[in-house]
Amino acid sequence: MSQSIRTRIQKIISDVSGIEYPKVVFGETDAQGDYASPVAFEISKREHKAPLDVANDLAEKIGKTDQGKLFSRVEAAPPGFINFWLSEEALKTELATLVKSGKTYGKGEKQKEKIQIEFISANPTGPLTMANGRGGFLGAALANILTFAGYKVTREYYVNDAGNQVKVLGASILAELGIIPAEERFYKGAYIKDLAKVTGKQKKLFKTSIKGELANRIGTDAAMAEQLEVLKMDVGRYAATLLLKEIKNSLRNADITFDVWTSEEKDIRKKGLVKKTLADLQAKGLVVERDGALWLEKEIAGEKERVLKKSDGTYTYYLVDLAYHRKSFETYDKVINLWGADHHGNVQPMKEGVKLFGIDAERLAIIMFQPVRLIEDGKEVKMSKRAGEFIALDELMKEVGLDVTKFFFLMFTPGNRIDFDLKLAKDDSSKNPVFYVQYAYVRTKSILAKSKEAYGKWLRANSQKVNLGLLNTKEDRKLILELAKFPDLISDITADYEVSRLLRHLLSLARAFHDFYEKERVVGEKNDIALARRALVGAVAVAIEQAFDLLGIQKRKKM
RNA sequence: GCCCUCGUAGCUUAAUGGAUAAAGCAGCGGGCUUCUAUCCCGCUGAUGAGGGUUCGAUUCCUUCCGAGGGCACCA
Repeated sequence: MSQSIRTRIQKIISDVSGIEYPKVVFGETDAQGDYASPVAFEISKREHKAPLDVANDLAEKIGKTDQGKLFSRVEAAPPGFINFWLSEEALKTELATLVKSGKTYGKGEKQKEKIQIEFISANPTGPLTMANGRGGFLGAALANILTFAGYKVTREYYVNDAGNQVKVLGASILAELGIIPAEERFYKGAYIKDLAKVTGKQKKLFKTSIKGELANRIGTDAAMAEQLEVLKMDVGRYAATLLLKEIKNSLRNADITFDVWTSEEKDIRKKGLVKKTLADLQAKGLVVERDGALWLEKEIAGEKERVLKKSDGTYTYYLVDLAYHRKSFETYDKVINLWGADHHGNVQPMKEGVKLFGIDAERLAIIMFQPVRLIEDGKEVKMSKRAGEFIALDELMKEVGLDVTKFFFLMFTPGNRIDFDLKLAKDDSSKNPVFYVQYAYVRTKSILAKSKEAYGKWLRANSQKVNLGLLNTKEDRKLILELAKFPDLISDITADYEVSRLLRHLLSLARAFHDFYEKERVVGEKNDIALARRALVGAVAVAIEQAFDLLGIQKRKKM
């Protein structure tokens, strides 16, 4: 496996400067070279020299060391950058590697590290929301990219199918059936009505002695009230299985897959992991009893004490989740969680929590993402699962299509809230960036087909004559440079989990290709040039396919 | 009140402390006898406000203003 161009440049700088990990970036304008490094600033600070002098010195040394092999020019530029221009030979060699590697270009070597990515994990108390979709697309793409980078990745969905919210779900349905009075905290919306219809017919759920008169006797008969609690739970569990089925169906529509489904009820609670976690904390002397509840004595997040076991004897979400995370770290070296921004308050406590068990908090990466707002007629459409006014992910995908939804959601960095204008997404679909990239792909395919017709025979007889060195126009060069960034991009995403980098890369690759398409031709050129260009176009097609595969976006054959 | 995230061009967004802040959309002006003009080229235009640290700040610190979210024996 050959090293990426950026890695090679870093190595060269490192050799002559002694800086271990010199920063190297892509040049943004022609004047900045193909690659550039600000490493001279770092050295000048340490050695109290002028940055430009240091840069000049380094540029000269690098030029001498390299002997024109990798670079055609290495120059210092004020205020102290070193700019690198790749030689034609280096570009040609890289393109040859690229063509030869095909889909393995940029693929990382097998790593020992096992990574768990836990995402979506929406409670089975309603359909998947747009926010779930954002986390879902992000998790799925990140899993693909990390796998491509060489890691052993497990995609996990943690199903909170126990605890209070399932009971609330059950109660919501009972209220809908008119058995108990409705409450503010209950789930509402069309899907609750649907569930009530189905659940009402499940006679076995109502086997307990509760009869029609129940509603009148609540609160007067303790035994009856207790049975009602059981009934809420039973109904809730039943509804949760139905909703989980629906969620799985939405995931199929969204083309998101999981390797492992962990059930809070079966895999965590029933296995005694919660009890054990509590006992272990008690053994460490970290638990204190107060007001009939058990509290974590150690200060978490610097301010608030956390309840572990409530005075009614049930466990808190925090304790259960801690038990779950502890289990994950038994198997995985690294755990990545994708959480909606509304859970940010749990980040510190969870990191502190795993530390209590001697787990390095660095092994737990929590990616927060801001919510998705739906805009219609310039106004926000309020979304709340409880109130039942929300656009489910399924509806959105149906309205604007999977690829557009996915591309749009992944294009933004997670820290930014997405305002999704439904009208714009539908009306101006041709302006959508995903079409821009798909169009570039369609054009590559078209060229490949047309040129096969025109040159197929000659190519079969003269394949060894394809001379990539003939590709030396500005557009050829720009396109090869774009393609060559891909391995570095993968390693950047592996480091910071910024999937949106790949989308932006796709857009600039598509741009470079459209430009190339406008200025250069394949069919109609002389045989040797046509075939060299055809190889380049083929490489672009493979690069787009690869990125689309990683993102789970369809490859369209026609526009 | 406390905590978190965010504030960049008319709009939507980029920029591990580095160069003249980068794109798309919208607007204006050009470009198809030729591999799909759903494309290409050019122009216009921005860091919420004030301090501070730094050779250098969109980035770090601080005050203020604004948006969203979180602050339960909910999950």
